[in-house]
Amino acid sequence: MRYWLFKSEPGEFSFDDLKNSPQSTTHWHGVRNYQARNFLRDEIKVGDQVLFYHSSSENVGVMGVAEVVKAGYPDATAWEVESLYYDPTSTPENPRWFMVDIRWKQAFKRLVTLQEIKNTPALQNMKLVQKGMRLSVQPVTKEEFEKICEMGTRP
DNA sequence: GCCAACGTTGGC
DNA sequence: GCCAACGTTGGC
Repeated sequence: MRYWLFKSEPGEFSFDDLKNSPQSTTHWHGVRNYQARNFLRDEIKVGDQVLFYHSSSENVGVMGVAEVVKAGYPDATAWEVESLYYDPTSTPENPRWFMVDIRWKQAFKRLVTLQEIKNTPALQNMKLVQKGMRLSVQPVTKEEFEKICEMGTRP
């Protein structure tokens, strides 16, 4: 089992939006970055655990945990002309972009803030806090995952 | 809203 | 293949 961090702007799609979705599950569509695409297509598997991160908002940090319930498959929004994520270079025969399905699993008792992560020695190597790192889908280690869960579930 | 740091595009 | 211009991300 592997561990990941997914970023979302809560104004677009929040952790609560995930919880309130049908079956608390959603297609993680719209990722248009090749590095992230490769993770979605090749490496993220059913059962993998996901830290759900809110970016670009007043409260930046990890909200809780989701679980992968379907591994990589083509992102159909790429060939929907009316979609925000339309990309004419992706076709059903030769899809360029991929997505996975994730299901809401557990809300932390409190937000684990970006600032707090930056201030935690054990989390200094997280991709999230590396200078210039903007990947919206990124791997985290088991140790990092467990540390953040511990921080989020303790008062 | 600002802006630094990236990633992508496209002319050459 | 280089690189300038442009668009995007995301913290602040």
